[in-house]
Amino acid sequence: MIFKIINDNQIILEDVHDFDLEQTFNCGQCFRWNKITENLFVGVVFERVVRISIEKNKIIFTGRDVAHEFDLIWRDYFDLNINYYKIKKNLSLIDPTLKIACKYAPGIRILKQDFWETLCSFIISQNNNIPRIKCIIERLCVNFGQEIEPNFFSFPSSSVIAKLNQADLAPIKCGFRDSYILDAAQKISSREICPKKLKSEDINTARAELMKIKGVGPKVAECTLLYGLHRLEAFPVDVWMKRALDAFFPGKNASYFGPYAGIAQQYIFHYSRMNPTLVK
DNA sequence: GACCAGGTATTGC
DNA sequence: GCAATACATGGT
Repeated sequence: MIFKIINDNQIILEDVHDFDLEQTFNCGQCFRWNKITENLFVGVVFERVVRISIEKNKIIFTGRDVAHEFDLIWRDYFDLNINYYKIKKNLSLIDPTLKIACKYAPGIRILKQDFWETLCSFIISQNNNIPRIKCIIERLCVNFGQEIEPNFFSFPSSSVIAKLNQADLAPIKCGFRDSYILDAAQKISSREICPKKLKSEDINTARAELMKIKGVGPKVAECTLLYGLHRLEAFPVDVWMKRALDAFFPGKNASYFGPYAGIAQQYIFHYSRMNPTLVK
């Protein structure tokens, strides 16, 4: 990967392998990236607005201080320090269908997202569909986040949400999930649950810790571990993964997919969701 | 109107 | 323990 600084607010990446923006943003792991035109995505991440455009083999980042913050934030956020080529090669040896799933969207990378935002977003995701999840999260940000650029709002902190009640949350129309969001915000802002601890703890302990939050079951806990704490062994199983396991990997579970089960899950989840007739 | 959506808490056996 | 059911909301 080559990275060229144009000015404080713009950089260009060239020769990046195993990385596709569309696949990474649309594989169901994040909710605050939007496709503006065929070659342009805009996202709000860590209280920053970032625009990413694609020209041939170049990826152009535009946003306040991206040049200085590339090593500090973006390299990590997009997981560019890990060799996905090697990981996919190893995953492909495990199972032929997994190999097909890897080839279907070879540019997926697991984003290292903010812990609280991930937890809250996946609480909202339960018994819900992706377009509506995005709408609810957007309303949450517009109502309670900071306007960091005209019409772009940051994700509100857990301490801001912890001070609200159910009536305050009514405008975001999240339904029965309101009390879950409040309980999560309270437990995170009070440090009763600490992301640093969850990151280093044994994964079973970390999962149990997360499930103390009302509205956090096995699936939301697993998504939080994978996308919010980068625990790559975490293996979320939702309806799509259930279908995929039944259809392609009968009798198998997370351990079959090894230490990078979470990454395997992402290729399988996306492949199944994009090819529903194969698993339904 | 019934059914579904990246599930979970509650209830009934 | 384990299977059924309710849960807000909005789209087919």
